[in-house]
Amino acid sequence: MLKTHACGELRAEHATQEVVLAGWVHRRRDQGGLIFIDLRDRMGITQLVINEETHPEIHAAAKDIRNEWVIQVKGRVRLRPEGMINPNLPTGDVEVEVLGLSILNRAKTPPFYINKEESLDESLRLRYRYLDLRRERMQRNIILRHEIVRHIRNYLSERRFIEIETPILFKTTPEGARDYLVPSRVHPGKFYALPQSPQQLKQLLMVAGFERYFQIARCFRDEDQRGDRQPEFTQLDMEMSFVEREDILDLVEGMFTSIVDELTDLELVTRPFKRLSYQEAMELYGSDKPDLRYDLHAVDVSDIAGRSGFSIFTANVEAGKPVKAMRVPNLGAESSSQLKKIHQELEGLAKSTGAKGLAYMAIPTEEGGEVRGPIGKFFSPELQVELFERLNVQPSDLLLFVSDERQITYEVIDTLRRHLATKLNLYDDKTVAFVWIIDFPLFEWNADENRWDPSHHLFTSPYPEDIPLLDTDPAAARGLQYDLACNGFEVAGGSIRIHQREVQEKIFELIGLDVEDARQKFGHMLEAFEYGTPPHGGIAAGIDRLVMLLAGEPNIREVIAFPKSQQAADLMAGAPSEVFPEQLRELHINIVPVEDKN
RNA sequence: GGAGUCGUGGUGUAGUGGUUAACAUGCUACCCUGUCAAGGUAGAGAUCGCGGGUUCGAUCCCCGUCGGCUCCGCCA
Repeated sequence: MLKTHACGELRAEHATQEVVLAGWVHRRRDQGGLIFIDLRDRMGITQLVINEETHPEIHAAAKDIRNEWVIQVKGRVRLRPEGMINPNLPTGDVEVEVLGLSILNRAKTPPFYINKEESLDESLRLRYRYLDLRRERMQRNIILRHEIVRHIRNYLSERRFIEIETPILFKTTPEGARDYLVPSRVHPGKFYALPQSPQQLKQLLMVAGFERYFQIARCFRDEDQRGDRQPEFTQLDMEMSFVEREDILDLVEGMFTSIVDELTDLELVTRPFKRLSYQEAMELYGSDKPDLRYDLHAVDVSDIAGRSGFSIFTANVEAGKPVKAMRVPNLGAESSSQLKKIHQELEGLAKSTGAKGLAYMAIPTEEGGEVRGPIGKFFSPELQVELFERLNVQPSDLLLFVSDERQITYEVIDTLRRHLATKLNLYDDKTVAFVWIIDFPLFEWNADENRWDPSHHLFTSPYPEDIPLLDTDPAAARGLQYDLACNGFEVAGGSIRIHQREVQEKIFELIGLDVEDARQKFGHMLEAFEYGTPPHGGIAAGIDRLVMLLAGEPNIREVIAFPKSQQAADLMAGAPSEVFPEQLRELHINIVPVEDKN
């Protein structure tokens, strides 16, 4: 090794020891006869001191050193003089008196600061990702990611899980996201597909008798980017045999709880994790991945509003549309002009989400005060009492009312919650809130295709007691499906799978797959299931999203070493790129020019 | 596929239909023996993303284009 110690591990107890350090020059402070260098490696920073009087040759060489040069020093650790201790540095009690210096490599001046946190143009960061990754924030994130993954591997290995790799070159599936395709040289005109997830393979591993499988699996989806979506991402993929839903929820809950407790300084606000049915989540929060770090929620007041004199509400209730109210603490105390502005802002938001309007009432600060807002007068005193009791109204509350098609109502509630939480600073950044969403409907009606679509995937088992509903009322059938949401993001999802052939065939029928189609697309699965399939179920968790949330980052790119830009490009390497005609010929591919827009 | 937004010395920002294009930092040189976001002095560094248009004149206004980002669609 070119060093005996890491920068960052030296402490007072190392004083008088002779050490060899190597790393990057983080910063240089030239005082003339005395040069200080902050030497950085992955573990931290140590101050080097070079004295012209005692070591003139070293001092002369150090004059030329610049930021980000790679150097190695031999030196003696010593306590800093009285009053020179730097309390901001873990190594601040000591410094290294340099007795020998060797320049391992020079460096060009970097295109941006390594030693300073500053907002940066994203394309610059991506272009010079290897430099971006040198920055402390990125090092911290990538190391945290490693620790989380290692923790997961240990946790599951201790519980008799086996890590098994599955192919990256696999078969296209018509369902789900767009596939990334890989042309076959050996089979002209045929393509592999990169897996969107190892879903089928992990179920086959259960058929194979491994009973407990996991994988840190790379997955690929050729869809457009978002802040929490990359074209390739990593899932913790798991599957277990002879389990029930509870077993999987318990396992994952234990794992994630220990990750938060042992690897972060964050506080879990839902311990144990909260559980909501899909229905409850939608009614309360308008979302199947609600952020429960804060308590804002909607209450159905359709019955009360339907008896008011406000014609929009009464007409909507008549038409079967809900009226939902949300109680926002303190905003009701604002001045009338301020209130008007707030309402305008929130109504604008509601309208952009598809609502026609947003009604409000401001609850007085004092007992016996006047309720403000244009719709108050449509509620009789008795009706107001009933309404306020339902909402558990407190002085100075602002009540917001949404009424529209059910789906729009949900979306507006979700939008308002997210907006108000940020605006009013309703949550603590140092907290995480996990919530299980369970009891999803097994199907969603696809009006375009006039058939049922599986809301999770087509191997999801119905509730055993809901199986009869498949014949009578498919919409009411609940799936043994579960999602895990964290701080408003979906971080995991899975289900207990169907292991009975009759049930599987029933599902195929409902989603409009005849036996022939099913054979064509899933023949290998169906065939496998005929050879003794254990009851099984599993879950897949988004590692990138989880790390993003635990690192307190706003974007998934911050926890991926080499992410792609919004247009799915690697700005550093320049991928995707053109290829040589010879390569295309081998793959039996012709490029069709993009049609001119004009 | 669509909407929005950003693009000005290396970096981060300011700015205006006519300017010597400003500030901070970085960079270069020199001074400096207790600094730690060191300090001081001097200096270099910008076809204002690219193309076209309007105009006597465009970094600024308009159109297009490229790139980044955010969002909608999409993401079983």
